[in-house]
Amino acid sequence: MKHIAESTVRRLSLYLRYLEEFEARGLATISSTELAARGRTTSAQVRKDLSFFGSFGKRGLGYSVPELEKRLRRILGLEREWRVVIIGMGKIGAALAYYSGFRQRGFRIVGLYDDDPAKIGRKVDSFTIRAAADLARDAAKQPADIAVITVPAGAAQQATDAAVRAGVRGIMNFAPVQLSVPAPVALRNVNMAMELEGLAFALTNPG
Amino acid sequence: MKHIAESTVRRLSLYLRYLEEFEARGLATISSTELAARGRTTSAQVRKDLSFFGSFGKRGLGYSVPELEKRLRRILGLEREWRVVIIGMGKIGAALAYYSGFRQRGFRIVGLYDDDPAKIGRKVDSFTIRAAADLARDAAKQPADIAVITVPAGAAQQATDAAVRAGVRGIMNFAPVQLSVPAPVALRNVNMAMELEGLAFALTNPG
DNA sequence: TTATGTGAACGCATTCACAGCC
DNA sequence: GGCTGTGAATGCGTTCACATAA
Repeated sequence: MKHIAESTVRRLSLYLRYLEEFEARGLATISSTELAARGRTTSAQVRKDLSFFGSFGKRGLGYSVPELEKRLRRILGLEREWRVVIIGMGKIGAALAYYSGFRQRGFRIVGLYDDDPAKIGRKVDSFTIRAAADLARDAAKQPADIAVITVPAGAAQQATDAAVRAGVRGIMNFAPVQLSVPAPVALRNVNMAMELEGLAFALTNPG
Repeated sequence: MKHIAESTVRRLSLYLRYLEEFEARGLATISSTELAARGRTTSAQVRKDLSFFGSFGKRGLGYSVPELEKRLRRILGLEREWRVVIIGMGKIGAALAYYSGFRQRGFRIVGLYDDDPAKIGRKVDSFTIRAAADLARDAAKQPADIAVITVPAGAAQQATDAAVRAGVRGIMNFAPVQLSVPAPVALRNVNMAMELEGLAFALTNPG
């Protein structure tokens, strides 16, 4: 398949949310114009985004809400369940473990890890925190697909390496460091301080 | 000033981090090539990013590490302190309240708010949680610059409106909804579930 | 020589505009 | 007539390449 821009993928996620809203409101059909209005974009953008993956609409009519939803789920890979582990049970890791938004989208947390002896064995939302060293052993039965890294910066690469060795194929990194992963592993970074800096820039340089 | 791309601002934040590293290592001078190597980009990109704001280097030599640091801090608006409130003291809000990465960059938390009576009055990291309704009163003395919104989706617009009325000029939104804010207010969204969906897409559609 | 700063070239994402189909 | 799907045009961010300065 042709390369798809990250911005396109983000919008597809949004479209899916809007479709769920429209479905909840009982709408059977939606036009690219209506979908665009909901998401502050343009109808041409919506149609172009979808056109990368096929022709899902009916000319003169629009898109079937449930069908387009199904298509987007398939495109985004949300028809299956994704097994997620969180490594690092500090405040942020624990907060993510409780976050219901993940489960709602088919991301199932299957393990929580930390190397702090004071935390190992404690329970977080029905899970017992285990040592990061146990990751490989736990994965032997059925590996996780995605690891969320919420350890301190200094431990992030090591945690990542352990996750990759355990068979994880995607890394979501909250540590403020640039991780290196082998080529086939997908990596995404979330850096809250940098987001705030972006705001600071916008406020300092208005317009 | 000409409009600066968001991608450029992100890279400037990264450059600043790298410069701090280089300074800690005692380097006095750095070339665009070295800075680029540190951040997986190109020297031309580094020079172009900086050129939007002036000429900070010496031809044949490179950039003075401390001077470029200072310039970047000024550009990003990090020479001043930013007053931040967090609205929503659930797990994620509380985790952010403890997050040291903010303070390190000059973002000072000046208030924590929630509307849950069970939470109001409780302490989080030296702050007493106050009712969101108190926001305007607290701001009367000295308003906050930035509000971090970590309330549930259904309450996010209301919390945002209260923050804007209280004089906040930047909103960092963690709720999975699209907020509307008056034009001069800067808005950034962080949506963890969407980040995971991006990973799911990458794993489903490799290459 | 070495490395910056920048106009020009390039490539990619967005927008336009209309042919095609319902 | 209405709305999709898509080549073509546009705009914008990145890369190139070189004049310029230390």
